[in-house]
Amino acid sequence: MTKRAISIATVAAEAGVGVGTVSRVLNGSDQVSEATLKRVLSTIERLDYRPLRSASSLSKGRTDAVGILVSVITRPSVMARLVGVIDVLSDAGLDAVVFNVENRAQLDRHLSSIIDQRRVDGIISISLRIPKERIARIRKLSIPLVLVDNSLPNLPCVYIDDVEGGKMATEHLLSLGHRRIGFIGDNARSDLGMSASENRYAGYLMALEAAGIEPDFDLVARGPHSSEAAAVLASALFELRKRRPTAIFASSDTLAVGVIKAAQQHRHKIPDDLAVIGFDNLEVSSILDISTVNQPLLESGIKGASKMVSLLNGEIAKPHREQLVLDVVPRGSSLGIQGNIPTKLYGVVEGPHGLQILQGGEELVS
Amino acid sequence: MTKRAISIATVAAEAGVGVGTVSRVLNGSDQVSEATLKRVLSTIERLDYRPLRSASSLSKGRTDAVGILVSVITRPSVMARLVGVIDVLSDAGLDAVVFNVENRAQLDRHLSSIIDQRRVDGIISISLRIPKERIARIRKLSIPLVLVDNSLPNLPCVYIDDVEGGKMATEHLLSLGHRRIGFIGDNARSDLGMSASENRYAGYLMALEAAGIEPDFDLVARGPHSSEAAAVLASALFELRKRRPTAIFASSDTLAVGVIKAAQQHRHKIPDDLAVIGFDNLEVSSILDISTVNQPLLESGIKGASKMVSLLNGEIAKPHREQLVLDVVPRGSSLGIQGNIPTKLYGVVEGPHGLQILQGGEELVS
DNA sequence: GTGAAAGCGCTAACAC
DNA sequence: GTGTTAGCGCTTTCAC
Repeated sequence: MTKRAISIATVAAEAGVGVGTVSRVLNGSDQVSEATLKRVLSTIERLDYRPLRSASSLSKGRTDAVGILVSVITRPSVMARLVGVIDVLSDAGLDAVVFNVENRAQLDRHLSSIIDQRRVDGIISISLRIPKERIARIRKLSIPLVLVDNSLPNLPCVYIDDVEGGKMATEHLLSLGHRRIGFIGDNARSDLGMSASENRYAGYLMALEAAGIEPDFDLVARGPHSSEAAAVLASALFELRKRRPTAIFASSDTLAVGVIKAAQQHRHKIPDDLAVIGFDNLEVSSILDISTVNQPLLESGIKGASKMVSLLNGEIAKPHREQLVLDVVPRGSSLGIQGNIPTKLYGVVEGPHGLQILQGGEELVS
Repeated sequence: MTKRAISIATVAAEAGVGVGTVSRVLNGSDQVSEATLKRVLSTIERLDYRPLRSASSLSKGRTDAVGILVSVITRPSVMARLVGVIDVLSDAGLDAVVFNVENRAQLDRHLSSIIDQRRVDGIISISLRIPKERIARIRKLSIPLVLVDNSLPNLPCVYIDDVEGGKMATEHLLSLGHRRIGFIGDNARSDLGMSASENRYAGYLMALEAAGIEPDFDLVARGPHSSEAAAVLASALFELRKRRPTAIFASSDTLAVGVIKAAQQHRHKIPDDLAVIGFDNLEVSSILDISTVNQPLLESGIKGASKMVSLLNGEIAKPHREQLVLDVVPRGSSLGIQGNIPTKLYGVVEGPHGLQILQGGEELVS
């Protein structure tokens, strides 16, 4: 219809007011009389006018967008954090610009473009270590930076104590009487600073030492972060025969799934022949009845993003640095109590075409 | 240091040229002499200048960002598509602005802000049906729109034939001699237009009919999209005793996991007492040896985003509408052949501190 | 309260 | 080739 898109000027003209007034209305200023407010509002409505983001960004000097750097986004734990972040930002009216980082080159490239083009007002880093020199630069430009699942002095962050978590997991197995405890973890990814697995390994060693057990590096294995790889590694450990571990601490639930699968194929009974504990408390560990260390994944994203929102509002992030609590969730894979499916949460009813569980409560409300 | 941020004018002044020239350099115009190019470039370098996104956006009339509407982002299948989309956009220098949609209200809200504030140049919708009136509006504003895992006439999209997929899965079970085949799927989410599960159900019915089998609605159950819910529903089906299904088609692998868990708890041997097939071919189905229908998830994201890139370049999306192929992946949960862990892909070596699978090939290269 | 006008930092059309 | 200038659409003084 109209060749030229309608702008604030159009609205001002139509409403018979100045552009300043329209702008005030748009930004919810109280410096506008009841009457003009109404008139402008109805004109906006009638013309179906919406302000252009980039114009107001330029003028205001901010983008109302936050950049999110995510390490290997496909990992369920990372995903859960991301969801928390996105939801909070969304509610705050901020755009979530997501960057997937799978290697150091990508990290550098994305950081450059984000920082230098000032396309976002703030940066949230998930499970990623930002290189020192970048941090310095970000600081100099005074761009808010929040770390989720990572911690650095003087920087707002939400994190857990992976060392402690690894210790807790190992102590759980020790408390069950195990002495030959294996560890299966991720390859070190120093390029991305994903140190969770190695930190949990450190906790594993500490727990062993505290129990007076000499660590046996033949029981330690690392590989890519996949169930398949973990299964292969577990199988390799089983080859030790008599010297094989009676329990395995897998540094994540994804790995634990592979370990359990491998045990089944080798006809090792869980947990009698092999006890297993994972880490993260993913949905899969609950359904497969895998003992694990629970960490608040979604919450970490929510808290991290909340800090960002505060910072962008010129406030100070309340708890500047926040450590979330961990707790061991003992299940069948170590205790041997066959965990039942939590039917209590669900009410099965007769639906129009078969049985049905209606959503609500724990689930989405449609 | 400098109170005023450095702008293109600063650079121009410092380099002793006009802003136009600097702009040309920035945008890689060939209308610049070798000498000036060098001078401007070095000035930019020296001043550490980077153009401001929002300013160029306003001027150019585009944002170089793409909005991605994602239905219930946590679902692994959705995630995989999203990763494909983000990676392609990233490579094309486009920002990926992600919106998580969990209900109709959110869908409306996000669509409004995206469309009306023109904060993005294009929209990619993943596993989501955009309401008719919105489509009309998007069309009128001539904002490129690409559908991933969804299809609508006259719109560029990447999709699969879920009905056919459901048929294939059911036929697989029929070919194994099963006659009492159950179906476990998602609750209909007409608000978000997530019709995959219902379409697969339609295929299930078609396959039964083609085999001359009267559908038994007692063998059909629906619930929230979680393993737990599926386990509860499967347990309910087992209560039918003699009339219980000998095979179950779960409309996704996530549900299939729950079904298998429930079967194990009821001491039903897989696949002798109960055969199971899922859908999606997620990693979990491979490790748990679950038969499934493979669909190219990552690829759907890649292809969808590629179409968007084409559209934004003023080209026409090559295959306007693209249907991806499905194929049944028979595994132990229906065939009963104990699938082995694919060790061939991995080489276990002695690492510095225990065994190790080095990454590469199928895995990330660090 | 409200209008007018001066930017925000960049691009692009136009002169030279 | 290169400089100049007029916008892009909004926000924000600053008068009135």
